[in-house]
Amino acid sequence: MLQLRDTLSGATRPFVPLNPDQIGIYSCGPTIYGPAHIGNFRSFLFADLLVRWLRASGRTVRWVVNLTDIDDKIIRAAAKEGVEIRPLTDRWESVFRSDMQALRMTEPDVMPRATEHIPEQIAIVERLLEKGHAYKTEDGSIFFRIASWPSYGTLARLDPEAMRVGERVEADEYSKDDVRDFVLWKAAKPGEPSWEASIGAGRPGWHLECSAMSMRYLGESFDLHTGGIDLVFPHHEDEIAQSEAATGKRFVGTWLHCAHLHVSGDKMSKSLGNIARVSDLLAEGVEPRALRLALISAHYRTSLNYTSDSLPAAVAAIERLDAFDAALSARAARGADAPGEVNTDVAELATSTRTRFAAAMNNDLAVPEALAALFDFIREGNRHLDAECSAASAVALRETLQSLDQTLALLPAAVTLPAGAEELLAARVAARAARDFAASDRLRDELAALGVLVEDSRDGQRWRIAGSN
RNA sequence: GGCGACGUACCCAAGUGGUCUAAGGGGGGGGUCUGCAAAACCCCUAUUCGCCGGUUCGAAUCCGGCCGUCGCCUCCA
Repeated sequence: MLQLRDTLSGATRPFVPLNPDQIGIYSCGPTIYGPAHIGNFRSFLFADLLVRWLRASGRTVRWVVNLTDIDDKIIRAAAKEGVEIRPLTDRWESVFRSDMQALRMTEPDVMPRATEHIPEQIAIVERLLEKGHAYKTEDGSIFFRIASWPSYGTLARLDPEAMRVGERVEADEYSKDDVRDFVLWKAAKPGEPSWEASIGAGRPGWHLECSAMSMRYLGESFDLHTGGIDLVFPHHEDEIAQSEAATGKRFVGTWLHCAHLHVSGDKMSKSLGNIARVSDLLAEGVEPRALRLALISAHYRTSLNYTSDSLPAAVAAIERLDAFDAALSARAARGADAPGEVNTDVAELATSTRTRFAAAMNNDLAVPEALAALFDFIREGNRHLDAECSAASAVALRETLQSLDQTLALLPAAVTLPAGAEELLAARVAARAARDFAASDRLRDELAALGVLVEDSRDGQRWRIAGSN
């Protein structure tokens, strides 16, 4: 039974879906005005792991990740570059999608854009106005009235009465009834995009889009909502207020928040100049699977310290995984004609590993423990290979490895050999049969130059692809 | 000022009352196997969990104090 820690209640409790036939998950996605950094992806990959684990557990999931394509930062970025907003957001959406794919993030079922869901957002504002939870100011902006929503502050554990009044109040917010009220709809201003609407021309405030799009695709009440811990307040607090005030229903069953990633102990920030962007790292030739591993290796609720050692350590771990996978394949292939039986010990190892892995993931997604189960499995599996286990055993081990990998997504992709490698491998087999080691070594070097790592074992010559795939 | 989190080996990182003389990955040292290389396996690398007290038969785990780091209260994954 999956246990999850819910931010709102503060409790770790069994996850019971509203509708067992389809679990709805909404993850606050990126604002697409620039490249995503590894901290962003830490939280997206946390959601990916959640989705993968639920699906591996046999659940049907509908996963929605929004793209924020209208806000102050985007307007500013477009103005600065002298381009229209849409081409700018299109460009960064495609960068985001390619980062996503490289890091093996599951493709969300829906990736809605805020600007394509304006009517849904307007509808929420209309409902809030009707119910007296919202009001219009002199300039035409519309605010949510916090005083009308007594439970405001519950998620973030903030006392609304004690909330410090922000020193910086925007010019267009001077007429708010209460400085703590948040904007739902920003009145149209010259030089800014706006939409004509029954509630007056304007554009949506930031929080509104997530309420509108989550409810549009998942219903007025849905199971899981994820995001970085920094979104707890005000973003998610405001989402709850505006959604529940509009519908009168419980908005989200379980709130999940991912802790921050730090770089060598510091927060990533422009002033420190320590922002590691995913697309930059990939362009530098970083193995995407190693980056994925580095970003998922700590429990999602504790901060993760990313250092200069993180990637090399992850690369080494990935190579260990690859070598094991290649060795299992070689053993399975060598004995394909007469696979024999699965050893009792192997069968037991496979079962206990799956059990241990599942227990870890069910324990509020305890990925570090799940990875410990994986690497213990690799060591035990290698021992069986060293002890010349049957081909059937190798197949069983490989199936277990692949079943864990439905969730982890770290195994090498099915690979194709570079041009000419097939012939070189065959020539090397022949050279070794003739005990011509000089030729064998030369061919190994040639293959290495092509990116094909060759190793000799009792199962004969085996190979794997170096670097990224 | 208010609220909260964290401090575990050289690095990353689990564990939150006994199975801990503390998982797992990386790194380092030694060994086995091997034509060589690589991979793999074995052994070693924290009797100790920021510091000081307390509770308990028993604490890394609970309580108090102190030191340090970080987060939120304002845009942020």
